[in-house]
Amino acid sequence: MNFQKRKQKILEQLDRTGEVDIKKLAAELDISEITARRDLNQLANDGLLYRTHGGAMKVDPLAKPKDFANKAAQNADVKDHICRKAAEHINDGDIIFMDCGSTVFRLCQFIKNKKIKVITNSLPVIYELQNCSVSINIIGGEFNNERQATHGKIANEHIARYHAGKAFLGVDGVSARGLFANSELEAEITSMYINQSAYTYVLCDDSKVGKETYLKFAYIDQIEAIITNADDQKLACFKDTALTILQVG
Amino acid sequence: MNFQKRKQKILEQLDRTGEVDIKKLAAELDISEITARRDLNQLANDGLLYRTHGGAMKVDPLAKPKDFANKAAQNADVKDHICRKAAEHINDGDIIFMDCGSTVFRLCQFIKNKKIKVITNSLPVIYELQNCSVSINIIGGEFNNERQATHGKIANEHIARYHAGKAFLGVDGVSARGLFANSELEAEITSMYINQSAYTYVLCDDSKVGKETYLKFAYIDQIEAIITNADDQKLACFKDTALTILQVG
DNA sequence: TTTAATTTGATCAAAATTAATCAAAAACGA
DNA sequence: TCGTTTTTGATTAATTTTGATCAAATTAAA
Repeated sequence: MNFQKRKQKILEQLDRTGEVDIKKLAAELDISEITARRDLNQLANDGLLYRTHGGAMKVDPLAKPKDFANKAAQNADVKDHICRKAAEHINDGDIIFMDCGSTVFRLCQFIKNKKIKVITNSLPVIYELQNCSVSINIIGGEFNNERQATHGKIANEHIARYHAGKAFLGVDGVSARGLFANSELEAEITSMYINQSAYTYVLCDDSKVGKETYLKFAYIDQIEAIITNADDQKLACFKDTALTILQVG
Repeated sequence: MNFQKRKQKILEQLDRTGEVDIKKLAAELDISEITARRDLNQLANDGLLYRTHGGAMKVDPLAKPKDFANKAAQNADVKDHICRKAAEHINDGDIIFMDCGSTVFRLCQFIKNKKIKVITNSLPVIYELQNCSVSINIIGGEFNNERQATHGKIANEHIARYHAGKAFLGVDGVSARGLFANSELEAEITSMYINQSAYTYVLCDDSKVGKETYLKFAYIDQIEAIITNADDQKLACFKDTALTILQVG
């Protein structure tokens, strides 16, 4: 039984019972306690569970904050899968951009215990990451109530002052031809994030893959990776690109 | 049973019954009393409950937003009087700066129906003014959790990009010699507000008047008006200045 | 106010859990 | 096949958690 398989079983049990115990886990999976500990530590590091003395617990299932939460709650399962995978790519010490989409918002719950710096224009993200080990940098500018985020010239300039190792972005559509958005404000700020980050992850569910909507604002080779639940068929269009595709169940 | 699990159970019971008792808790959770005490102390330290002799009580849900709310609630009457007066000086079409003090925060409730633009570095102010006729501009920069606001170089630069007709600011002390603050970060951003506004109101209760604390960051003639509940005697020191004094009951 | 009872914090010791180090085993690529 | 890397397990030392004891502080009662 390898790590990936054990990981599956651990998360499964965690989902079922809410907690796991090192001793029992070691017995059930027929591994030593030290290995069980190592597994749990690694999963905790990825934000997939919360480590306790002698075991682990399910990660905080509280996602209540606002009417924003309504939109964020749509398709929550799929979004959580995508974000869980995204969280695996975030390590202590990272500086990351997070945009103001509802998918990216759900990434918060998985990174609360990481020692990272988050730069964002999303008010719900700020709210969610208060009082945890994440240090926050707020993109200033005119606040758009509908999107619960800042946008505009000053916001763009603000982003231009920073550089981050990774950016986690949502889009309204993505195809081999590029990235698409439903609004100019959104497109501009997303472009800025891409420009100012070394590695860009696009988070999107299968409904966005292959969709070419309103406004194209970036070429596909400007980003490095896509994290999605889309199937191989939908993703086939990217086979001639250099894109890293991270597929989740 | 580890701490995390006990924590869950304690908070659960607290939510149900409103209070817990050390002896009962120790018996129910099958732990020693000293451990129960330690648990309660830790949770109290995190602000999740209110410690009593022999047990704990549910924390007031109103106070949960954070200690900021507590501070804002201190002296609320006086602060409200001051802010009501301040609001009289704000008209539709105004563009105003609001800083991140607890006094200025209470100004929000009096300006919700005004058609104005507010530029602020205070997260509580932003929350409070969402979904009303006020349009908001957020000062970006590094977020300081204790002050619930952005500060620092980028925040200062951001303010420098804007001009406003009026600024409403809190201070830690004010005398004929100038304005005083308890922290450099605070002082810097307040200075920027003063520089970038045509007319500056300082809001302060009588305890701040005549107080010269830590750091002087501005001369008294850099501001135009003080709104305070201080009496004539305390305000006498300003009689040789050009200051407009707005006294409230 | 004084006294008695209770609660508390501090200190120490025991138990459990963990991290660190190293060696063995397995997987991998050439 | 061999050498390298990765994974795993055993041992040990360090850390964390817990409980017991006792003096100090707090509360309640007289």
